[in-house]
Amino acid sequence: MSYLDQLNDVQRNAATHIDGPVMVLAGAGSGKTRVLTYRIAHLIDTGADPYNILSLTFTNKAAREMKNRISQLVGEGNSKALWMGTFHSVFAKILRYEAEKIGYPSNFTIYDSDDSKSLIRTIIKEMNLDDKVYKPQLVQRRISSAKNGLISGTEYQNDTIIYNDDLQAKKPLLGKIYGTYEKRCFKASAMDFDDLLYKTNILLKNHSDVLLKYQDKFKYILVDEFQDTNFAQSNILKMLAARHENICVVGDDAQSIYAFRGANIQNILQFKSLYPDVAVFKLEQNYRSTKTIVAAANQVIDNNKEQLKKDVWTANQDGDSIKLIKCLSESEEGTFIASEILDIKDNENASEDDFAILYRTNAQSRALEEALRRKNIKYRIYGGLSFYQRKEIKDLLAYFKLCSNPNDEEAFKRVLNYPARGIGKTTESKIMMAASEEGKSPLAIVNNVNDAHLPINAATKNRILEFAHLIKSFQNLSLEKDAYETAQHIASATGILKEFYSDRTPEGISRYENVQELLSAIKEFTEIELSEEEKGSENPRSLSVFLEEVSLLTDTDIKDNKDDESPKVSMMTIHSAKGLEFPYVFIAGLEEDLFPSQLSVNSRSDLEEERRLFYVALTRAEKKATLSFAATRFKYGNMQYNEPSRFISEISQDLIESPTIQKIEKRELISKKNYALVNHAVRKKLVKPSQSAGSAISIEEINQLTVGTKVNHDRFGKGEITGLEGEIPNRKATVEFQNIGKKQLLLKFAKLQILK
DNA sequence: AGTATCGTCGTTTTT
DNA sequence: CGACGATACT
Repeated sequence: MSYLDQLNDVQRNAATHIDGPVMVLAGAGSGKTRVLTYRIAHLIDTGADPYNILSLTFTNKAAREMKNRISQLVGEGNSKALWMGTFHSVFAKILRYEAEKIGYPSNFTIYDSDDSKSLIRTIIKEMNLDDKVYKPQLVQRRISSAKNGLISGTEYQNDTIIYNDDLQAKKPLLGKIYGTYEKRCFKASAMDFDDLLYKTNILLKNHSDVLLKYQDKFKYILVDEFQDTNFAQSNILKMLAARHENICVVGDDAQSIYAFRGANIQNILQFKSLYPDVAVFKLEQNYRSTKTIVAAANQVIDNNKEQLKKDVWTANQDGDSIKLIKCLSESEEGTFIASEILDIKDNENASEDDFAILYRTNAQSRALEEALRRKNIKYRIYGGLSFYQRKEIKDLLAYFKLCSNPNDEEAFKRVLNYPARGIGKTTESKIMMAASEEGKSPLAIVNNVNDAHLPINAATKNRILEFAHLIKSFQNLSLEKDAYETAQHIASATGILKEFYSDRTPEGISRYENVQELLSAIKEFTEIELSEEEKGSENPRSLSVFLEEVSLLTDTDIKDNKDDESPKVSMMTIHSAKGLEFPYVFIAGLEEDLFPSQLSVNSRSDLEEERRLFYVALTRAEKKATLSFAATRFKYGNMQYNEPSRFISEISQDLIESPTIQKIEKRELISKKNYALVNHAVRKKLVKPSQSAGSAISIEEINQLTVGTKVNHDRFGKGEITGLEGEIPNRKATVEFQNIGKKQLLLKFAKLQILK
């Protein structure tokens, strides 16, 4: 078969070893997606029914791309029958189908993390707890990790170890909050993201008939990015695969960067003990990067203790050295990166699309953006606020959700007084109180506001009735009409469209555009051809069905703005760069306390995760990686002085090229103030000397220098000081070098060593 | 009920 | 610094 010839030996063996458990350890850029897609194609070619194949990814984008590639190999008819999607979307689909088994309606809504945080906030308030002690975000994290660890609210409350932990943290009521949160979600017929995995576990564990059904259905299971699975996910896999044990997991422990979110690296490290007869394949040939980049990445990751040893190598060219740029400030870092981009673009005939600037935190993007704007370089920022998290979108979606699930409490609260219709906070809390007392949904209270004996005046009651009628009319419409008609009607009948249309401020215009974009996405949805399955159902293009599809989409799933397809530099956090590759990659902000993050330096495992993150960043680069750090940076409005990241010194010097001193002295934007700041930075280094090789000499050492002192310089070699002038921090030395003659050096930058 | 000002907080985030 | 939520006004 021709397509198998496109694989190397290991890849082919991994793709064609069909029976029994398989683990593919795939180094960065080693073609793991290729193996997965060809494996699926091969399965189908050798007689497997696509309907029996389950392939799980972590992003919708990855699933879509893989599906496309497979349909090119085996035809669209075959690829359509595959179950291919994210963990969350596949199990949401199963949960909708089996919902009643666990007491949920099949039209349950999915709470995103804002929704669930808001519910947690309400609960904390209702319990009269101090939200300084019970910070909603912390509570949310706690609940999330409990669910990921498959611990229910009741189990949490009955577990003495957990309780003592919480007691010691002076938060004994966390379990109570979790329990209440669980009940409230259930009452609202809502599941949060974690529930999609948690409830699937419950479903499969408590209903052996259901488990058997899916075990038989999914004869072949494939999992991408296995290193990022958490306990809830690996447990589902374990249950589903128990019957046929045809499970193939692909991953790279060196690229596990989501442990902070519950991903458990042990899943991949201990896969072998779970399936003793597993066939392990190591993909070690990198097809993406130069030898230099591969070598540097290997050196870095070698510092991690906890890893499965791999020997990643490449047949590619040596390529350029890794460039290291030392900057005075974040703005200078931006400027330098911008001019470097222009340089490379001219010299190597590259387009903006070939560049990526990666950083540890989103906050770093601002200074970089400004620099690119100043030099008129087009860029695109990934991440930040996602489309579906925007207020205007969430507001409109809340109307949709309320139509499809009248129990949805968060959606109700969102739309009750939006757009403003004179139903304020006080009235809202009266309604919510009544709902919880009578055990009804808030919408049910509103529908019968005349019967409920609420202390609400007549005028407000009328406004509430009007609201109730409005929602009722939307609900009726959504049953008959398709999603687009319903949505269009809701957007205009509520006045939301008009409100944004008449707002001519830039924000208003952008909101209007966003709403239009949502509407056109809905239009697109209604125009998708019906599948066989859907032809039987009542209103297959209803708003409810749209919601089911959309609630698990994220920003990267939305197509780019079609109006502007000009090439752009990509800017994003390293986390969101996983799985991507670019010819030229800049990694900015390589400073201690930023990368590695300050919160990681006290634990070895956290630090190792940061290192893996750096490994991911480096291995995104095909041709050239450029690292930079800034000696000073604004943090929370204060100037901070930084030492270079320890990760820089983990790359051997012969792979790194630092800019020449002359180039540094020619730099733009160096003010006297900046010099003073660097002086501080140098002083700080004195207290805690940096291990990084090739750093400038300390002030103490500068003071020791006299005419006649013998020195060594990284690039210029050995020499003798013949003159000294200027005061610290701008003290300069004239050095007579043996090979190249006289040079003037600014001592705070010069990488001099004093020779005895 | 809607707005102005104050205070607090601050990693990463495929879903 | 700057986003967002809570509180205090009008």
